[in-house]
Amino acid sequence: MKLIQVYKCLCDETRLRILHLLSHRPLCVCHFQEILHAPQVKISKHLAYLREHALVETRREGAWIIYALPARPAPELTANMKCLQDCCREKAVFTADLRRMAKALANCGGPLGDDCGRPISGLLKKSARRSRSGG
Amino acid sequence: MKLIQVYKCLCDETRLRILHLLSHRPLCVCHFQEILHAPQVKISKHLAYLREHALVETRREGAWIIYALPARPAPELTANMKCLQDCCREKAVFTADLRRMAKALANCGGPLGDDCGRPISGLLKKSARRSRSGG
DNA sequence: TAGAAATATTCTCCTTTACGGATATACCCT
DNA sequence: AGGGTATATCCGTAAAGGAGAATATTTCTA
Repeated sequence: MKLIQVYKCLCDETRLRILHLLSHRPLCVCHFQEILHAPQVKISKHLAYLREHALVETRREGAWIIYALPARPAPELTANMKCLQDCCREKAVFTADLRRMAKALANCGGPLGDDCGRPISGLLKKSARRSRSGG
Repeated sequence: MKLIQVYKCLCDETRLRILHLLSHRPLCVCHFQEILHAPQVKISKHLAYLREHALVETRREGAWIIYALPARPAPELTANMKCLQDCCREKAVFTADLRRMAKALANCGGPLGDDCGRPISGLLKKSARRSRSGG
């Protein structure tokens, strides 16, 4: 993997926030829309960019597409994600994202409940998922 | 300091190589030209970019302008420079740069002899500096 | 003061990138 | 099959970034 392509991916704020979130757990597109308050096309295109450059992997789960960091990440990526986590710890933008992530997962009936081994408390049925579009 | 601006500086190969060199010691423009085999305007503009974003500092020494990492770098910069060094250790491009750096300093009569506390062996008089343009 | 060397800036051209609207595709449910 | 939801892609536009030629600026030296 080229080091440059890692940095190219990190040098946009939206992608930086996406990767920071993914360094904590896999998420699907609708979560990013909600957490980052950004339109679908914007999120989708940045995720495509990250996937083209091999910084994220996808897996389909019914109608949802789940984005995650690579299962076997290159050393450059591992090092930089570690560095990113360290740098983000005190930055308001990123800590707020984490808070919104927890909230989004709690309100969501999507397929991520047991995705990374820890069940989401307050997981709702799919039929109740529409509450998201109202908040 | 904004984390984004660090990554924006790191996402160009020329700047990446410049910063990697500077993580080892201060250098002046003519050294970058020689080490990176790049025209003066290219080096100068990338250095200006880095300075605008506070990733490097300059100091004039006669006709030379010496570039160095900030004396008191932001934590984001420190972390990323450390990460960069780790990532570069095995990459041929960067190790070759270090070799050319040692050679360039040995051939150079510029002001960097005692700049970072370790004298350059083979330091020549200024009057002999022109030998650089021949090799 | 003239000239040479080191470095910076201006100008122009070209590529990449970010954005959002509209639309297409894939999947689920009935 | 048809409708709804999640996601991706196509389009045009605007801005940023990178390259290099020419030129300007600063400094040293004679």
